[in-house]
Amino acid sequence: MGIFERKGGVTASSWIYDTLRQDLVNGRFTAGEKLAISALKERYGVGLSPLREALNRLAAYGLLIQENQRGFRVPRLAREELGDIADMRRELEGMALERAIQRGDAEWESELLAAAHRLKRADESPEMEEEWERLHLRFHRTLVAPCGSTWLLRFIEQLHDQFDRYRRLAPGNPEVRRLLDAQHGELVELALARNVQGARELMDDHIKRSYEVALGSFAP
Amino acid sequence: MGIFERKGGVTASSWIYDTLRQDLVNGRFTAGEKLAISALKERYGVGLSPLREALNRLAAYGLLIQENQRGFRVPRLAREELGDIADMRRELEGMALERAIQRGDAEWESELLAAAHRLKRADESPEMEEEWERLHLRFHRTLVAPCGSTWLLRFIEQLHDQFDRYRRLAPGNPEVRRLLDAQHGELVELALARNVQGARELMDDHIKRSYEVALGSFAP
DNA sequence: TTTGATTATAAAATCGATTATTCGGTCTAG
DNA sequence: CTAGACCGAATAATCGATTTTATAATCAAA
Repeated sequence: MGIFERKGGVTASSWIYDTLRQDLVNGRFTAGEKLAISALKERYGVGLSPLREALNRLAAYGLLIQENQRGFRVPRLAREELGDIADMRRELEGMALERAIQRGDAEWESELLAAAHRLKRADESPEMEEEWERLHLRFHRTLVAPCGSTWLLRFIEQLHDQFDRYRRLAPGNPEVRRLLDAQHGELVELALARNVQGARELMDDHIKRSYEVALGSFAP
Repeated sequence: MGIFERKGGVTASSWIYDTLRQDLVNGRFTAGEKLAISALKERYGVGLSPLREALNRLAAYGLLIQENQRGFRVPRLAREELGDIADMRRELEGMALERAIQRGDAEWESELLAAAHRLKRADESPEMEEEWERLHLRFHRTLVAPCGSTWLLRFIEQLHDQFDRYRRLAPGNPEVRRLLDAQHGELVELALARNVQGARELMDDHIKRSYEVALGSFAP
């Protein structure tokens, strides 16, 4: 097994980090909630040290608020912040998409088509929410992957997590959903046609509409 | 006492985090080095738990590399990455500066003038490197502060730390230094004149030249 | 010599227990 | 009443020791 297993195994710390990250993004904690560390310890069956290390990482990543001497809290949701996140997504993903279109090679085109196809298939089977989310994230990641900037990709990833925290709380809207799904296909077409201008505009619109959906997380 | 002290006191964890962050940015560790945790424990006189929590945070922040089961290492320096960081700084700080100029109020103008003045004074006394660095960071922070996006500010802060890790290793160049110092003053003028276009261009140039200085960290 | 297995050593990760701090209620002086 | 002092329970932070895993050093076989 020489070549494989080059990435270290999962530690308790990395496992609980990944798990908590997902649970936070998927809204399994209520916004503003104060995390009872010993309760988490029970709930996930991990020790204090790996748990605290994970919480520290999540705070540095922006999915938790850390207050010295008084533990960790789930950040509140705020319209203003959602707007900020969506704005930043438009700016950064637009930038990344432009660069990706200019630099993406044939292999990228193939992967993009594949990712879009997998997503489309998942669109059609409304069960398997979880799987759809995975493929959706992967599609958007593939789209900007060859932009050439690791920092840009890192920021985009972070913003996606923040954005999804809102979006996943919002009620679904089948009509808008269909439109957004269609846009995925159009994005691929524009990318393959190397139409920078068109792709950027569409991406901008795509995020704007997603933002309006995500606003639904502030239901009265 | 009531109103003040609203932020929790410093914990061992937060102290060692701040300290390590500075030491990393200031190049007190050699790039690529593997951190011996127990050695750090001795060197800084802290316990394992707070130390590990700080290391986890720094890894999430991007100032350390964490590899499961084999600890933490200081990221290597790479020309390509410095280029990426500088590019991102140009993009994001340009964006932030534009917004700041559009949204900054009279109070901002005052603080900007003050920050620039303090920095200029520090320029003139070449001793006190540390103080200059502090004021320099603060000036750039003030410049973009009212941009209206917390995420943008957050990313910029992160990029500054990354950038400075390179710059502080590079040999100083008094001539370029004087030019860069002069640009600080010009940036203030353009900002106060609400000259978005001019300010963005100057900021772009400012970062480009700083980048060339920072390239000196790759001495033969 | 190499290669691969084997063990000894060092280091990372984790646990269980201890210490320090906050939080909420209660009391007292003004 | 109300602001502040005080106390006890709850919880965050930290320590010291243990367990697990990687690293290196050693040796045997090809």
